[in-house]
Amino acid sequence: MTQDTEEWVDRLAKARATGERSSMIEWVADVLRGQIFEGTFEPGQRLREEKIGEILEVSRNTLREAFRLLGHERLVVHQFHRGVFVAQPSADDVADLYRVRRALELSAVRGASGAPRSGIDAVAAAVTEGEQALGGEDWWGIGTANMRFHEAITALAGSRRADEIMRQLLAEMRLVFHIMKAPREFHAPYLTSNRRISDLLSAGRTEDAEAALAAYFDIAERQLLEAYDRGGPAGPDAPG
Amino acid sequence: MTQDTEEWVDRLAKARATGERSSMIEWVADVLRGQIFEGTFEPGQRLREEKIGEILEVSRNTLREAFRLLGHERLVVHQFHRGVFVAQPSADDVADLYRVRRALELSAVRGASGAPRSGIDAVAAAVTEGEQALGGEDWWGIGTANMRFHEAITALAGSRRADEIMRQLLAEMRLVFHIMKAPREFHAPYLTSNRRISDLLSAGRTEDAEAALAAYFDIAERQLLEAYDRGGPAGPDAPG
DNA sequence: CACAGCTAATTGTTCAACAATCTGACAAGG
DNA sequence: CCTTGTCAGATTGTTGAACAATTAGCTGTG
Repeated sequence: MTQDTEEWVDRLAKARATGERSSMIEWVADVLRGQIFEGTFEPGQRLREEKIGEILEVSRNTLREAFRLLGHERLVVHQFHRGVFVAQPSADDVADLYRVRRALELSAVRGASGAPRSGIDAVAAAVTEGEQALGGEDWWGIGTANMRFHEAITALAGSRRADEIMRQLLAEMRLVFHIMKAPREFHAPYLTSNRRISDLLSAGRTEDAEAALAAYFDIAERQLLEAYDRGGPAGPDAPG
Repeated sequence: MTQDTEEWVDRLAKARATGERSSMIEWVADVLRGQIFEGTFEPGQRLREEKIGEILEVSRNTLREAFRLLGHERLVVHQFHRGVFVAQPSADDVADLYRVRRALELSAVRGASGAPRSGIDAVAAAVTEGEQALGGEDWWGIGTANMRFHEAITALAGSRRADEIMRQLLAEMRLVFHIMKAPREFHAPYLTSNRRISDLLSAGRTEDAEAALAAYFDIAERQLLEAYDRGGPAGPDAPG
């Protein structure tokens, strides 16, 4: 145990009080996913069935089914007879994430000329949202807006499956940011790049937009990997 | 922990991280997945917990966790308080599947110049496997070889995540073939196309290979959708 | 035929129990 | 000092039963 003053107990208890849902399992998965995003659970942290089940007031079976879902989303890693741990993406994982993101997002932009106006508007809206967050120095909001920007980019392809895949990839990206302790300000410098991509899309210059997005990927990935190098390997027995 | 820079340390560490051991749940999921592929369970068929649990001699809890996994792979559809059904991909799903496949596979081919020789060899091996199956009139083998061909194409990108995503997409494609009752001979005409793509890759002509693959996608998708039209909508309450 | 109500069947969730396995501490021996 | 074996405690894996919640099917009535 890292701390005796485990504050996350309170947060989970609070989450328990806030509502019901159709399926307990999905509710539990939603809560845990949210807590992972917030950073309540650190990457690599072990999640004990009994304790968390007790806090959320769900049985171990229900909790385990929720863990399965999160495991399939790569947010937690399940080790036989050892338990589930919050995933800890490695530098290799970062490179892998960017490979898939390049394939999906660049492809979406390439076919953007056939996308409906509403899709391109959604991209622009995400950029505006980020700019407003920047004005209010709302760093958390900037990160969220940036994620929404890339979701909107992907949505240009008009594929439910691509949308869901991207949601998962971006969820993993959040873990990456947590690991390298890069605060959400990391996203701020890319706002101008996002704006430019959005403008190019609105102008129908999809080829230029694609090139700009590709350049963004190169820079962002390199910067992340350098940050990983500086931080060094997180730990010896890092799961995930 | 000091710096033990001997390489076997890494190997052991990697082996440990990769080591997922057999659990009942995954075994059950494997069995059910196999039965769905074989056609033992028809698309749309309901899978009752009690009955299947009895046959496989596992408890309902274990079976339900396995169902969660298959649901996340889109092989079954879970309806609250109604049960799980074998997925029944619609014509829209087929179009969606091809959107993602285009993004991933074409991207992989585009970057094939940087892929290791072994990857291109794997593509050629899959084609050869299909040709041999054709000679033996082994229709099932042709379908399998075709799947392996596209897996090998995707693997050129060198991304674990892309590989896994493609495995899932191809699993869904099997359901599509079951639905339109297209026997595996459906794949046979595309063997020559596969051979050509493979040869172009071996010759390093990645752009031509990409164009050939794109043409294949267009034809295959159109043929599938036409078959769907002929068959008409499968049913009124088709889950999927 | 439509339809409300009742019953049976099925799933959702919890609980308690036991088996299998990991963890950590501690003693024995080199 | 370091390694190794052993043992007890803790945690997960799996089962089976129980009950609640919801759906599906049937029945009688108008």
